Amino acid sequence: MIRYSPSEAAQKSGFSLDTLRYYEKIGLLSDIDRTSGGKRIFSDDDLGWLGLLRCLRDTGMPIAQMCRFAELVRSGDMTITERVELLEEHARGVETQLELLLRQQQHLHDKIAYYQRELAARA
Amino acid sequence: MIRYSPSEAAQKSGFSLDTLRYYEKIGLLSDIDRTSGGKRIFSDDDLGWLGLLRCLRDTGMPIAQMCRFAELVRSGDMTITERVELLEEHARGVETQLELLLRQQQHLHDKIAYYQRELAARA
DNA sequence: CAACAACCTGGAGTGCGCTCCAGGTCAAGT
DNA sequence: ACTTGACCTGGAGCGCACTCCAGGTTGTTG
Repeated sequence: MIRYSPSEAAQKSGFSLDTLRYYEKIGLLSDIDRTSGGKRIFSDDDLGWLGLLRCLRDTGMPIAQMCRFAELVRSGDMTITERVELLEEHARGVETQLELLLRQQQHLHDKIAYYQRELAARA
Repeated sequence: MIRYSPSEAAQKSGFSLDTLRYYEKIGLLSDIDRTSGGKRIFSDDDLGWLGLLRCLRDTGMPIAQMCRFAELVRSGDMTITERVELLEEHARGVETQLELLLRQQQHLHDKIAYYQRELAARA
């Protein structure tokens, strides 16, 4: 069982030390081990969970909804159906987001092409 | 030349009335026509510009950078090369963003599939 | 065992992008 | 003329997700 220091966990998860502490404070991270002196020690499981949090944040889930999800996970196996519902709902949002982003990417490329035609006409 | 009221412009651009006023205040919108009584009147050109602003916002460009871009547009045709550079730089960011989003979408689907296998195993 | 970096806590502060408000003006309908 | 709703201005306030800080503790290294 590999153990990671806070800064290793930060580096591997992409969250800052302050963000990790903040996530613990608001309940996104629970049962993080401590040394006798009170310093946090992260396990592989913790890193996996951080990876999921990273995924949810990167896909635009608000912190409040992540807290609801974390709460479900803490509440045990009886909540798996609810977790799936929450994640599927979120996945639909991600799909919409992706469609918008692709559409606007096209818009952006069109605008660039338009400017480049302007430049070509001028040369 | 069709003219639009502020609320029509808001509705067609997807920005709120307050946001339109805010954008004018910070220089993202300039030379918006007014009635003698001081009310704004938006033209088709304005709507087109708002569409571009919408595109840049939706793809995550910060307001400050949009202001720089708007400034270039105001400064005339000599700045087209710079505009292209700015937009291409942004387009690279969008590409990166898209790759991340797709990767995390996969992660999300994997997690959902994992939970669904859990549920199936339980049934 | 001394020094030093990494870590701890609670709480205040920050940056962004709006959003809301008070108090007034304008213009179309009756 | 009067009501009503859309609009105006300047400026304050808000929600989010961190980020920073002061002041103190820990634990590894030479």
